Amino acid sequence: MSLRYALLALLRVGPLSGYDLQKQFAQSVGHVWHAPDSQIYPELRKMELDGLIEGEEQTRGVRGVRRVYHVTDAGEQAYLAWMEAPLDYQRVRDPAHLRAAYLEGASREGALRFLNAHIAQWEGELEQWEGELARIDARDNPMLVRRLAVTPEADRERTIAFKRFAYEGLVERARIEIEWARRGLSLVDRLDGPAPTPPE
Amino acid sequence: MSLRYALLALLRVGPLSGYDLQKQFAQSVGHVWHAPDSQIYPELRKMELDGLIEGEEQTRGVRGVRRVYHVTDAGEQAYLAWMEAPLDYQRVRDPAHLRAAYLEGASREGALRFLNAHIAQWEGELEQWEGELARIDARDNPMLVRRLAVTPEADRERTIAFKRFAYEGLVERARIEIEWARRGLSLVDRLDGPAPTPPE
DNA sequence: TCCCCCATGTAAGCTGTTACATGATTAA
DNA sequence: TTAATCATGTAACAGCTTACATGGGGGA
Repeated sequence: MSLRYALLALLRVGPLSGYDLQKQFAQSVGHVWHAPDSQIYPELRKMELDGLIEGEEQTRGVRGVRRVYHVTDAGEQAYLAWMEAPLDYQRVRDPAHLRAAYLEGASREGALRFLNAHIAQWEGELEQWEGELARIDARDNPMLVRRLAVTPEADRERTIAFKRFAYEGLVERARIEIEWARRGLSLVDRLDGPAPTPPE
Repeated sequence: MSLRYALLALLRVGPLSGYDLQKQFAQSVGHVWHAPDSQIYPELRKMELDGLIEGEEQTRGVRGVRRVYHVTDAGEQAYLAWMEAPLDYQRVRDPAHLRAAYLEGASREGALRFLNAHIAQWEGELEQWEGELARIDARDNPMLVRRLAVTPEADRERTIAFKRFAYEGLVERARIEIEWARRGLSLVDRLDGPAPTPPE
């Protein structure tokens, strides 16, 4: 159910078409909640049915059409209610730690491949999130700029502070995943002797 | 697809009925990969159809029946192949950091509730994982003891070491989540003034 | 005229959740 | 005899993935 609130968070800033929304999504809230366009378009339709948003058809050229959505009062209230409500935490389902817990079943090479892939995976995420932190500080994200433009001066610090806070948490998480996997590499070396071809 | 490998990891130690498996699951691999029994029983049936395991019907009392499963050669090979194969990482979908990033939309009370619930959530996980770490060190987990009993002496250190490694990672993760949320509490205090009723 | 971007979806399938359903055995 | 535990499921639904499908607009 988080997807619709992620979409509302963006739409609250101002009306957007499904396409624009999906583009903005990828470079803002998509950093914490991924969704492909094949999920976004139907969800927007459902949200409209539920009265959270309304879409207006706009013509584009001669025969092109696009739907521009805006948040209704009911949508605004649903968003604020979600913000006050407890989150439902998913039960843990962590493939990397599952594999790590039974890594004695892998060959030394398999273990090293796994750990290096884990490092690469989280270095990728880290780069994304550090980039976003830098863009927050530089006020260099289009959605954030639009949001700040419609935010009363008194609330801007708050808005920025929470955004920084969220991304700082993500960055720290990526860092400990990387450190953990590096310790795993050392562990494999200790248990099985050093690798013949050291990983770059 | 991880569930079947989690189940294979347990069954490889020795044959178990669906019921026993499900009980052992909850206190071992279930710490990293949750699954309810309503998912385990059908999955076992599917794994049998796929030839990874075989079940034998045993009578229990006069008319009771239970199926005891063991891993086939094909199952063993599928498990080892999975251990060597790259993991597929799920795209990020993190409700807590999603909410944190837009926490300016919450009231001060809502923000505090969210952060305190986050702390409580991860303290619960932390307790589980620290408990499991202690049980690993004390050789006090039934499945681990059975596993070590069928593991050649030379591989026991490896088995223990990887299990510790996995749970250490989980413990660290829980700790930084808690620290992060505590910093969030301070941030709310700084932005909105201290809470009238400080959280216990 | 061709290609890239704009624009919006559908369909099949898998995984997981929640709730419900059923009956047997065993110990108090 | 009653309750706990053993034992095994089914059904409906939600959410997400992957692949496929279609066509218009605008610039080189």
